[in-house]
Amino acid sequence: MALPHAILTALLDQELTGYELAKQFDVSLGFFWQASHQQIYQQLKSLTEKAMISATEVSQSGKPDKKRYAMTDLGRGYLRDWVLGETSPRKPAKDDLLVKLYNLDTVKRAELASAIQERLLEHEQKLALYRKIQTRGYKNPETLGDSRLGMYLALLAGIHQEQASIDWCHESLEMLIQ
Amino acid sequence: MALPHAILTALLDQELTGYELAKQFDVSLGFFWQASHQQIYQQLKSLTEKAMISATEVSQSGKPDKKRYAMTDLGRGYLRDWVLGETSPRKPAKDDLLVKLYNLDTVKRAELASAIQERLLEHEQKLALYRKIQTRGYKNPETLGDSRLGMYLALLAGIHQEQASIDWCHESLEMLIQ
DNA sequence: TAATAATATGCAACTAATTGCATAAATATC
DNA sequence: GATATTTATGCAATTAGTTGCATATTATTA
Repeated sequence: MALPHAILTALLDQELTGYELAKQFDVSLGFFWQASHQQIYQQLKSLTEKAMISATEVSQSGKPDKKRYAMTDLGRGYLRDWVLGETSPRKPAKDDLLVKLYNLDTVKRAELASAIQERLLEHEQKLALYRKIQTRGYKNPETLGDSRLGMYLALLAGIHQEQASIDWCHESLEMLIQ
Repeated sequence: MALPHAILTALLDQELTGYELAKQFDVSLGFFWQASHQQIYQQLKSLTEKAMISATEVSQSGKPDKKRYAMTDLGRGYLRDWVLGETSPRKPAKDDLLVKLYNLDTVKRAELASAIQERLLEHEQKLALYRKIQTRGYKNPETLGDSRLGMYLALLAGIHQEQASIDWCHESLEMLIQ
């Protein structure tokens, strides 16, 4: 399970509140690891108890206090060990749509085709977003420093995956409709 | 959550025992939806209580009885409704390796490169398996009946995904090592 | 000015999934 | 003959993740 590691990773080079983390998880790192705000708050609590991170309460007038989290040395070491340790083989994403395809003989082809059509739009939007980030944020990929190169490679992974999904959608729609 | 639906799907055209189901989930459907045998036994119990499936005990001399599960009409209707209902947008697969890449500046490039190398092997093996299934089982994809066409399209999805992952691995390794 | 969204955190209850163990016979391998 | 693997199922405990709710202020939009 890598949620704690993903949270620690987000805290590597910046202190964040739970709320900010939850937003971070909607972009960037969140493209490859999703978590709801409840999960994040729960993990922050648990990581604090384990002394992997430390919280500084920032009192605000009126509003509830916010807690700013920073990684501790313990957390830094723990994260590093994890990075150097075994990487678990990637499990294929669980996908409703593929399970539904196995039921093709019980429904009309057009019905699954329209589900694929919807998927196609989602993937196209995701790809467009990734491309935008790529052209705006990474002008010279060959000369990136380590930190940004890592992010860039993750972004590239997203681009490849989305493009593959788009290609598959087109091919499938053709076979379903022909 | 589609595990019950995946199980029902596997029972669409054949009766199976929990053990056989668990094995099915290691091939075919299992490429797109993984579940451990404990999860499967638990779901079978729960689906039986909901009358979606029915169990026939097959007593065996010596060995513990096995239970052969078959879909009920209720289950068939339930599955069909699910297939026709909204398909949830695909969440990107949670991937340790991509989170680790964000830590590139804390470890040596070569260390993450070798993790990618391992991944590459896994994807190549998966792709080889899919290709084998494709050439052995689907000689004339254009003329497939509905039931097999659905499976074929799912297989195609797997092929596209694995190929994309392989391409990404090569590209990343080049950028990491150059 | 009223309604909505954004900021900011959290509890409680539930469902899903994993981990570890346990049983027990048949078959295959060394 | 001993050991390992396959067949076959399941409990119990724990961890992970979701859903629904609750609070309370500020900023924005209609």
